[in-house]
Amino acid sequence: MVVDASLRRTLHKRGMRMTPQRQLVLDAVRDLHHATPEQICEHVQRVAPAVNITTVYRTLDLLEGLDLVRHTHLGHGAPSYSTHAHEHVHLVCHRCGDVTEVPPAALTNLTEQLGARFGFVLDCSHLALSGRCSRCVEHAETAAEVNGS
Amino acid sequence: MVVDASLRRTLHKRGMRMTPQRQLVLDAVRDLHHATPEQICEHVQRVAPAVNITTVYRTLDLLEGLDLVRHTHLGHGAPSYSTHAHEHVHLVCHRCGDVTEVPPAALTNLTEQLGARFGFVLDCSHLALSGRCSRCVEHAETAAEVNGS
DNA sequence: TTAGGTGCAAACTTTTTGCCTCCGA
DNA sequence: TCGGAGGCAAAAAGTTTGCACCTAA
Repeated sequence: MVVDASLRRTLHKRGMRMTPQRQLVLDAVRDLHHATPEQICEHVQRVAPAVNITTVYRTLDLLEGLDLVRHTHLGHGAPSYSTHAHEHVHLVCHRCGDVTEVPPAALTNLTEQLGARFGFVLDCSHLALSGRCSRCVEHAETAAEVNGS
Repeated sequence: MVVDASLRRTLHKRGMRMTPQRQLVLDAVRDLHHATPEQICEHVQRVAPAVNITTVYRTLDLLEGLDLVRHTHLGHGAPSYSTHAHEHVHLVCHRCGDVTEVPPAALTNLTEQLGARFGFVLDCSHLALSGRCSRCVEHAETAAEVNGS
């Protein structure tokens, strides 16, 4: 997807090789928007059935090292990979596991503070915030008294 | 730790039984501050060597359902369990996996916004924010041009 | 007494490693 | 050509399940 030559250059710059698998995995991450390694593998295998899940893991590691993709742990299970292009914040409910996507605009304040005070560059493009969704808040009252005592 | 009777009451209220294992696991989570199931198990086994890792998993699930503990995925590996009492925000570096703890004060703005606009109750007591730590920011420049093109 | 809870072993899922072959530069 | 990369199989890490026995209520 447009960037083929760029991936090749980036790899060569570090003495690494361009391979069809690496392009396919990168394309899959771009196409799928936060997908698990297994989903990425399935997607790649539609075009190249011989590609192994091991290669997908190794390539995702590599691409993450090159800062071309990243991963976030949304719910319990497998991590979720995406590119910088896919911008939003995830609100993950502790209790029911529900994930809501919201625009990253609300974070500009926080980003500035963390940068100024800790030198930490917050990744607003793919952030997971944990808490409790509106539905589950209503169920929380019963247990609250235990913590309060 | 003080709350023994409270745990028993909470369990009985739901037709569940109080057991030494449940108290030990809850105490371990309180003592250890964000520990993995395996670490919790080891801690419990110092006092009660026969307690099985299976029981730890089952009990953590149970206690989370009772809203007495919670878990967060910090880095790659195992989840990290803690209680509400342990208040801080984790800054997790995407690149090197480093985790910095900062006070949750910076989040008051964000908490209000998310509550007002989405009904989402952000859990400030044990939040993981992903991004890049100050050291790794310096290494990022080399790859940046690829994304920019 | 008796149903819920535990321990143990085995299965399962997800990820990593070793090793040999293959192929990109 | 030749060392990095991929495929395959096995191992490791993390978690869940089945079942018989035990114990809190």
